[in-house]
Amino acid sequence: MVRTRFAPSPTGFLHIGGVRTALYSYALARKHKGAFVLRIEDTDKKREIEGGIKNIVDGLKVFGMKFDEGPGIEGPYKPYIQSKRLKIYQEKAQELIDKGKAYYCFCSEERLKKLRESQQKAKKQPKYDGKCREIKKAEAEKRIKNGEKFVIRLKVPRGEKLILEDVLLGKVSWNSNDVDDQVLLKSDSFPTYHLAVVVDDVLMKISHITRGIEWLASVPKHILLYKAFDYKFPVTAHMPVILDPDGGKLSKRKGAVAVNEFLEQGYLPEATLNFLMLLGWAPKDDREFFSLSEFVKEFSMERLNKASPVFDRQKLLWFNGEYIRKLSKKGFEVKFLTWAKKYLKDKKLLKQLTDDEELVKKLELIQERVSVLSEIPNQLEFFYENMHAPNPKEIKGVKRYEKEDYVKVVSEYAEIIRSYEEDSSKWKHEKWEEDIRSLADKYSWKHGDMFMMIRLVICGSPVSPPLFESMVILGKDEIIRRLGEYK
RNA sequence: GGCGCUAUCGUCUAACGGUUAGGACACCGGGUUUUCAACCCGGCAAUCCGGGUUCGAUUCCCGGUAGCGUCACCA
Repeated sequence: MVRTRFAPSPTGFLHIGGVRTALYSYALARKHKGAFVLRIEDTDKKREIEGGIKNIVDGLKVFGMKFDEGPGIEGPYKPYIQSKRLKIYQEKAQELIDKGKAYYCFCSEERLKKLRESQQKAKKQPKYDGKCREIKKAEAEKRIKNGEKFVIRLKVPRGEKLILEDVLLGKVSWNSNDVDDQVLLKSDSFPTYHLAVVVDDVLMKISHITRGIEWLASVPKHILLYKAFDYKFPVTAHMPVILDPDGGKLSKRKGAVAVNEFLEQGYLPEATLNFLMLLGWAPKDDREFFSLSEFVKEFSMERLNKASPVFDRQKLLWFNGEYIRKLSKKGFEVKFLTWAKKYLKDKKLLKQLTDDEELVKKLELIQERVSVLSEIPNQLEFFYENMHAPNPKEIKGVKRYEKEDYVKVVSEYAEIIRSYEEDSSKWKHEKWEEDIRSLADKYSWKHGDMFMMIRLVICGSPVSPPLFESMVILGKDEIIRRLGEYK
């Protein structure tokens, strides 16, 4: 039975890199009809933030990754929140003491700090010096009874070779002499990550682990713990970290890193997920588009890449545009409205959008012109407001004509439109186009410039959806009003 | 600094000893066009360096270099 897990800390918003890690774990479990469990690693209460668990649960949900066991979906190995499992860790720590695999340590944090500093000064690896390693158990217990503060440390054997067979990295080995006597149980009797993660993975029968390579260095400690608990070490794949375009870890300064930020910017979860799939994994062929369920079918750990990928926002943007273009008209409207209700700050525009029965028609005009949903309000705004037309003198092409011509030409075009009845044979694109071209000829304008001039007045921008389609939606009265208001 | 991981176009990647080193994004050029997009066609562009092994190395081995990770009573 394949059992995988995603085990984040509730210390902030769900990180985009976390989504990728979760994705691979999820896919592995689904592919083998196993279980995907969500476990919350909150043994450091200082770093926890309010709503942290909700952020994680909601984040997974947005991407459609359902977990089989976890907070809210209790399974056979509950609870799935580490802070509710403290007793278990304490018992396991005791078990390690009894087996001689761990020992009590009474060194003060102050002493450890000094030790570390002197080691660093001497250019040696900072490492616990083993002062309490040989204290007899009976004596230690006596000191504890007397109220002395203590921690429990892993008793790392000397001169042992520790080997990991990672599916991704292959054989990785360490000499145990380089491994520190890691604290397992803190003086406040909370477990450290290392104890908690191994105890839980053992108890929850986790068979496969995909996680960030930043954990690779702690693997030797975990190997020792698995041995001590006499449990088979799981299959692991240590994933490279996602890099920022100019090196280093993906960082906040360069743009969004949290999933809520991507959502706010109008990225579709499916597109984001698709982009993430290909960041460190490639299918057998050149295929690029995968839904989550298609990905599950194709996924295999062996095809994961070992090198650190760079997070290319351009490509994410492209993916998102592709996904938007693939949406049905109705689907596009639903996505947009859902987004707008949650994130659009301009409440007046929001009301106009939600009340608009013709919204689908307008959206249709811009569907292939946007890459993220947040671009939409700007592009639709002119339908609801007569935007101030930019100065033609600043627009390429039309700038070559005289100021008086601008007004004259616009008012003449207004007269033409005024003479037509809506729904008449003249109320159509072909006719309008003909009109504009002959108007251009009359004033010796380039045709394109005349289209641009009218566009500026009607749409308030040199960049807009198709002019005539927009005019049809605006209607005769509004067109005339806008042309008339131009001076 | 110790330990460890990695290394193909600018970026994501394919190739599992024999290819004109393939695809995608970006970029550049052309077409379409009333703007911007979208779309179509074309182009630029890579095996980090040095040694081996081999008839033959992007591919296997060693060394160098560079990048990254990690060295907490944080995860």
